[in-house]
Amino acid sequence: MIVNVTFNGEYNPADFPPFAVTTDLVILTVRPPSLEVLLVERAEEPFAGSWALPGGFVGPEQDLSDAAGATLTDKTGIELDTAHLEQLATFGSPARDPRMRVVSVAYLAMVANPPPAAAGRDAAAAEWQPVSSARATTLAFDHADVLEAGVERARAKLEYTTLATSFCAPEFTMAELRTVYETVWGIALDPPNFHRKVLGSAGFVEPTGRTATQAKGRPAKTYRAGPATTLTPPLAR
Amino acid sequence: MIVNVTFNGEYNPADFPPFAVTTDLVILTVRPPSLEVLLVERAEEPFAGSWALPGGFVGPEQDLSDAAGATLTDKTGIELDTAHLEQLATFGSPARDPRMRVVSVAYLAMVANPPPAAAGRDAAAAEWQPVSSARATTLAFDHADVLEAGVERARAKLEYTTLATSFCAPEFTMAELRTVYETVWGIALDPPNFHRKVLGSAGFVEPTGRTATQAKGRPAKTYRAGPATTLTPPLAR
DNA sequence: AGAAATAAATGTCACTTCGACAAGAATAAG
DNA sequence: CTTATTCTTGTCGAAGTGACATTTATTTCT
Repeated sequence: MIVNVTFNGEYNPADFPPFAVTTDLVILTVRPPSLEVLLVERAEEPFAGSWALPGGFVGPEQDLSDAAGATLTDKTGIELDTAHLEQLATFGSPARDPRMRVVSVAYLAMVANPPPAAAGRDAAAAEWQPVSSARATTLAFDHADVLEAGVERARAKLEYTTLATSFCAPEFTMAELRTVYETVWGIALDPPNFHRKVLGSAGFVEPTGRTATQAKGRPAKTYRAGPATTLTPPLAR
Repeated sequence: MIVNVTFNGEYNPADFPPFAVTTDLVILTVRPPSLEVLLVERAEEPFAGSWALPGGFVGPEQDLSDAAGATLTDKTGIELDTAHLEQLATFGSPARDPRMRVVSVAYLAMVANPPPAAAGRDAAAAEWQPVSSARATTLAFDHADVLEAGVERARAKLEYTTLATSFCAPEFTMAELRTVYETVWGIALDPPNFHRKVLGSAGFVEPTGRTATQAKGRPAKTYRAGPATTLTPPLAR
């Protein structure tokens, strides 16, 4: 039996070798036909030259969500109140960072129409990449697992929450919202049925009264996000 | 702007003030008519005498899930392979522990028919308490938030996963499974409709061919958990 | 032993929802 | 003015759901 696993009152927490705590972000956006994720190219060891999820160490007096929010605004240039940010999962395998014991609290962000990525101070480059490409890359640390968890969370949440709207501009058409679903899920949805189900889900979207002219065809009515956060019933995948 | 938030390559992780990392467990069981949670009475400061979730510090070379699993077996006496254990969320507010900066990775466990709780080395007492009672208590640290997250996660997961079976013995009747749902959700379900929907959900349960005699009335067929993990369609709450 | 009580299991039926598709409406291009 | 395109609305059979009745198997009571 491992004896020093459980805090038994005789152990002073400060006696333990220190952990470092970081946040890593899976920042997703929809750029049809791809779901894209923001990656940074690491400038320093370990994994110098590898692509990685943006992130950083948590300050000694800093809240976890503040650290994630700071990274999000720093890397994307996006205001916090226009993006969705939620905690994803925590990765703490003893071997995940060769320097020392590092526990990473991963966050998932969903943003709409981000400006082009710019390399920050700590990265050689930053780039929006299709998730399919990112999966084919060897990412630093255990970031492939983190990315997978983030994409799966996003997929699932579109089913039973209204979060798809956070991938859209403040004003959007039904086709744009549908394209978000089709891009994230990688399947085609029936436009008439999608239309009916979204409008039938109370508080999902509300009409603006305006229309958006298309390149071809009938202009589309525009909507903004409604007050609802959960979808009952869920939107079937 | 906070400058030391983001790792910029010039910082050595070992330069950062140390974090301690703990795991805290929301261990739930169903004892009709109550959903119950395992609490320990703290023997040491801080919060000596207060009820808290079981947990402990993560060892320097220990995986997070191993730390949670060790606490689970230590406190409940239950084998890991008979219980469900999943990561819940991570709580890291700078003020949550007065001693030092502590980040707690919370886990959610679901167990069936646990033996009576026994106070471990580090606790004055351990007790299964109805969640409603635990909510009325002032729990140590931010454990009230952790408990709330755990209960909500459990409620939600019963809808779209087969995890209700992890609250049941290896062999169970349809009424027992239904009681799990009714206890966790706090509502009554229609027995005939529940029966139909569970059997109609492929891989949720499989018949054992045996029956269990009741105190009164017709004996019930017994079932064991099937291979499915997700419920499509979900079971409506 | 027979009747009553109890709980499980199965069946019924109106109502709703869903998927597939047709039809109508509004606009730009030819 | 016609055609092509896209959004929007409508139709209909199939499947699913909730409410409730009926049947079956057992124990308990008389």
